[in-house]
Amino acid sequence: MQVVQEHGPSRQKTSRRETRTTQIYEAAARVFCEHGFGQSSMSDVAAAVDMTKAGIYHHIASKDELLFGIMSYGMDIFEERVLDRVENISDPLERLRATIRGHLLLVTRDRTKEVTVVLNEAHALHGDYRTRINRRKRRYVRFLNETFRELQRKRLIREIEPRVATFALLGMINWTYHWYTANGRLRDTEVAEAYIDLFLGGLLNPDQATCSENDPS
Amino acid sequence: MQVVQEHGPSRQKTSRRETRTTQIYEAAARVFCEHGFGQSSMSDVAAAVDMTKAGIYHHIASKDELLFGIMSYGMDIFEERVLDRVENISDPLERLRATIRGHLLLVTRDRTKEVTVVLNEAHALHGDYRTRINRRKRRYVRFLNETFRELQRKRLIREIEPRVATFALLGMINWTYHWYTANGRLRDTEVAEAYIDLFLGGLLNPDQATCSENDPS
DNA sequence: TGTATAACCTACCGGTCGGTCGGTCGGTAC
DNA sequence: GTACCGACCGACCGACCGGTAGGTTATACA
Repeated sequence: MQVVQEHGPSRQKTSRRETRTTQIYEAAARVFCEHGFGQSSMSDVAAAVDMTKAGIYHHIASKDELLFGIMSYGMDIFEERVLDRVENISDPLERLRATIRGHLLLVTRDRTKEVTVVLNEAHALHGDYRTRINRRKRRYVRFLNETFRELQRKRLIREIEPRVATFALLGMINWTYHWYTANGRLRDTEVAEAYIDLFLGGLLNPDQATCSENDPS
Repeated sequence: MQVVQEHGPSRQKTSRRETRTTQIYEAAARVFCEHGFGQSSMSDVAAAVDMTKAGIYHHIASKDELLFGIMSYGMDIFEERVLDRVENISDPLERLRATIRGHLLLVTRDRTKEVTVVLNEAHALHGDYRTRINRRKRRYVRFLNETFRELQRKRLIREIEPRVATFALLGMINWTYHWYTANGRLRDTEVAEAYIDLFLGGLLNPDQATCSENDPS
């Protein structure tokens, strides 16, 4: 008979205290992140928490639910550490800068493999689980879209389809987990500021590019 | 005894003619792309080519080699359709624009799932296979780095760590397979031009940023 | 001291996995 | 005709998968 968990991954916010379940999430996130969800067995996960497979099944209901739990946990972290903190910055430009900074630093700080799993294993979720994670992702997309629309109303940014700007930004930031290593030459804070400058100001030299030689027709 | 293949994925360039093996690559790429490498069985792949599992093992040696074959095939396509064509454009700015355009259109055109597999299943490769694919990827990274360095020497772009610019660009482009759908409102050619403008010129309104008396209240 | 319960274990289950074996079938060269 | 070929298949293998049954231990409280 399966133990009923009073704090399953179905609740909205995971409390951040270090329960055995969150230990399993973190270890499993590391395993899934390194080898992929499909290539990782539950025994691998168990070994990573130094338990037996049956032991971890005392805390989780299935492999799928474990993945969903990790992703919910990752979304919790993202929302509480980034989205909730920037959402009500009134100046839209400063809001955007803070978002880029916060989001990027979350991805580069390597403790939060859960966030990486959210990005990398989206196709492994099915049915209701997938729907629920997508809903939370969409909240962030909508927030970015809305910020770009506001910047556009105030004529602070050029004319651009907000959705294109949103996904360009998400791509820049989310992709960093493919290449950034904490022990390299670059500091993640430097990357954050460089991304802010690049995304807002563009690559071209501002001294040189006073008038764009963009010729239509 | 395994059949020795004279045209295994070990050769540098896959010929583009439609052999049974390339049919398997394309079908398997679709399957892996949709469900992930680890979650797809060889029976799934076989069903997608309308053969039996034993049948496809006549053409490939193992599941791992199949993945490597797909990735090599994907890299072949990328190199012959993008990299080889832009590499010797002498004007570095035009070279960059052509690269963004070519790379993005390759990702959005949905026939080439192999390219997506290269992006998404990198962690599933091991040992020598991984090394060889990474070497080919690195050629592209080096090409972009070098282009940015050249643009910097000619003072056409601002001061920025070339590696940061490279990975920001790769992120923007490669991420599109997560969200772009061909039957949506946006044309991929429009996205390409928007990305070029965004990456080169930045998000900020050039009217606003340079001369503020241009305000059309 | 008794006992309820969460937390874990060993041992095992049915099923599926990647992969193989022996063989069939339609060419085609002589 | 017959000898040989690549392409392909049905049936099967051992290993391992996700998951469970049932027992053991540590702790909490009466």
